This record gives sequence, structure tokens and C-alpha cells, in this order.
Amino acid sequence: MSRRFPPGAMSRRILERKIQDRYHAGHIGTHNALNLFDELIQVAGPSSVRAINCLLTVVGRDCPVLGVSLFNRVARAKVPPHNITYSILVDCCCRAGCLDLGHAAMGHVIKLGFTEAIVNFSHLLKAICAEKKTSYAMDIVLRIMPMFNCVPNIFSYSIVFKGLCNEKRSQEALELIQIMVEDGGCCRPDVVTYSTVIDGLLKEGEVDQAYNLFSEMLRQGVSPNVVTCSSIISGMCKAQSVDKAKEVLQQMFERGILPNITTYNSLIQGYYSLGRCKEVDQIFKEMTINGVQPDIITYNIQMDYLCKSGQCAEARKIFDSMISLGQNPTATTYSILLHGYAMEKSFHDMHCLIDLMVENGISPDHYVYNILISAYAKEEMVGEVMHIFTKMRQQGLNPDAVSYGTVIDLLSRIG
DNA sequence: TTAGGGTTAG
Repeated sequence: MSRRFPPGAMSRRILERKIQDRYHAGHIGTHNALNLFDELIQVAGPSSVRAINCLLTVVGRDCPVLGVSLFNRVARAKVPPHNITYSILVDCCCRAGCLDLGHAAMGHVIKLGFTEAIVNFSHLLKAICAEKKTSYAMDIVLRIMPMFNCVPNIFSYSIVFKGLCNEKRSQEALELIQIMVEDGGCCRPDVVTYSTVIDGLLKEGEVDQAYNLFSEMLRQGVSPNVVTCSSIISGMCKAQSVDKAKEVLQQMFERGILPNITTYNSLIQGYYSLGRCKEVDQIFKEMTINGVQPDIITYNIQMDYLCKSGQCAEARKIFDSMISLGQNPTATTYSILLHGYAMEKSFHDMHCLIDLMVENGISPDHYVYNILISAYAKEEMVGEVMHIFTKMRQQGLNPDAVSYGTVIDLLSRIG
């Protein structure tokens, strides 16, 4: 009988197929992926790289350090890593907090000469931008990568655009987008690029420029999607133009773009900010009709409105019912209710809530401590304020500008 | 459909 594959190759192919199928079905957990990796690496050949990438992705998402260690085993096996394997490695290094290793891995990839436009370092660039060093990320994308014939793709650009917008440099992002369009090269702005910059412009209050860019996007034949529209709706709601935002929602339906919970949350927040509760009820009805379920953020927005309008007891009812609705309160949820109790000067309720928060495994963050500091400062209870500073430090949190600002204000008041 | 970018809440 003639063989199409050398000995062992057939069972290897079957195993590779099994891994990829189960990966696509979302049926591989970390533990399972580790076992499959052990099994595959013993018989692995060049064809195994896709299955290995799947396993590295699963393990790396859960435990990036483990992802790096698996990569070392791939490198020792007879499997030449693919550029995607390197992307996963750089991702793991960055998420493990080893930015230096991420840089080293990027240097290694460049040295290996992956010259096609497909290698990119999304997580490295994101990590650099998160440190507010977007200029450096921009230098990597615009100068360093092309210098090594490693052409950045649209993902890399979008990360830089987002970094610029986060640093309130949306004007620069706008200029860069125009250069990309005029250049007319293979890397053209897409819906994500445009949406990012439109959102950045809106957040900086540059409404006209945002609309101009939206029109430019349409002229370029790029269709908006739910994220583009949600950004515009959110920007309008924050500018108190909620009725115009509602019109955009209508236009979404006309264009066949279905709103999601983020879209609705922006509108709910917008109506609450104007005290228009009837319209909020209307939005909830519309959500039900359209099959969109409220999420934790919806409940947080609702609770925030109730607390700020002196209805803490109602907010507490929502809080207590959240768990039964399958929504676990987050640190934000606790801080909203805590702020409500602080407004009512209900110190007993505040302390009970913090105890509950800790019991439920959520550590108080800066927001929570600052609410406590502010509440005690208002009552000029200096000893309590200092006690909270100590507690913060014990928990490894350094008081921030808000904490110190409150204390300085208190000290200047009491002389 | 081997990874990777954009929207909402304190």
C-alpha cells in the first residue's frame, strides 16, 4: 500500500486538525491546551505551527509567562515559528510586564528579516502608548519599522492613532490620517482608524472637525459601523445634544446598523444628565424590543442618577437585585453607591458597604478611598482622614492628587 | 476562522 505521508505524519495532521477545530469552537481551556501542547510538541513538524499558535494564544491569554516558556519549547522543536507566533510572543512578554523582553523579541523578528507587511507588534505598541509615550510608538511605526523593511499595517497605525487621541493630540492624528489618504498606499485608513480619530476629536470638543472627518470617511467609501455611530452619539450626549443623538440612532436603523448596549448606555446617560427620565424608560422599552440586554454599565448609570438625585434607597434596591440578574457589582458600582451614602452623610452605611465589597473580593481603589476622605474632610474629621491615608498605603495604594487636594483644602479651612 | 486596532459607567 502506498503512503501519502511519512510515518507519524497522519496522526500529527489529525491532532493538528483537532486542535484547530476545538480552538475555533472555543473549547480549549488553559489546562487542556497545556496537555495538547505536550502531546503535539513530541510529534510536531513544520505543519504544526498553526495548531501551536492556537495553543499559545489560549495559554498566553490566561498566563502570559507560561506563554513565553512554551515559546521556548517551540523554538527547540522542529517547528519554525511563524510571524504570528512572534506576535503572540511579543504580546505575552508585554502582558507579563516585561516590556524589555517585548522590545528584544521585536528586535529579533526584525533581524530575522520578516519583511512582509504582516508582522506587527500591537501589544508592544499598546504598552508603549499606555505609558504615554505615543511619540516613541509613532517613531517605531513611521521610521524604525520601515527602516528594516518591516512595513506596519493598519493595526499598528490604529494603535498609534488611539495613543495620540488619549494624549489629547487628535489634531496630529487628523493630520496623519490625511497624509495616509493622500499617500494612497496599501495601508489606507479603515473604519477603525476613522472611528478612533472621530472619537478623539469629539472628546476634545472639536465637533465640526469630527463631522468633517465623518463626511471624509463616507467620501472615501468607508462605511460607518456601530462603534462609529456610538462614538458620535456619546459625543452628542456629552455636549447635551441628546435629541440630535436620538436622531443619529434613527439614522443607524435606516442604514441597517444595529445599536448595541454601548449605544444605548450613552443615550441613557444623556437623558439622565438632563433629568429626562421618561425618555430613559422609553429607551429601556426600545432595548427590550430590539433584544438588547442591560449590562453592568447600564445599572451603574441608573444607580448613579438615583444616588445623585437623593434616591439612594432606590439605588440600593438595584444593587441588591443585580446579583440575581447575573451582574456582579464592580468597584465602580460600589463607588457610586458609596458616593450616594456620602452625600447623605450615612457613615454607617458607607462602612457596611466597604465591608461587603471586601467580602466579595473587590479591593477598594483610589475612587473609593477618595470618597471616604472627602466625606470625612467635609465633617472636618482630621483623625479619620489620616487613618484612611494609612489604610491606603497599607493596601499598597499611594494617595493621588485628588486625595492630597482634599486634605490641603481641609487643612486650609481649619487653619 | 492562526493575532492584533476603535464606542458606554464612579
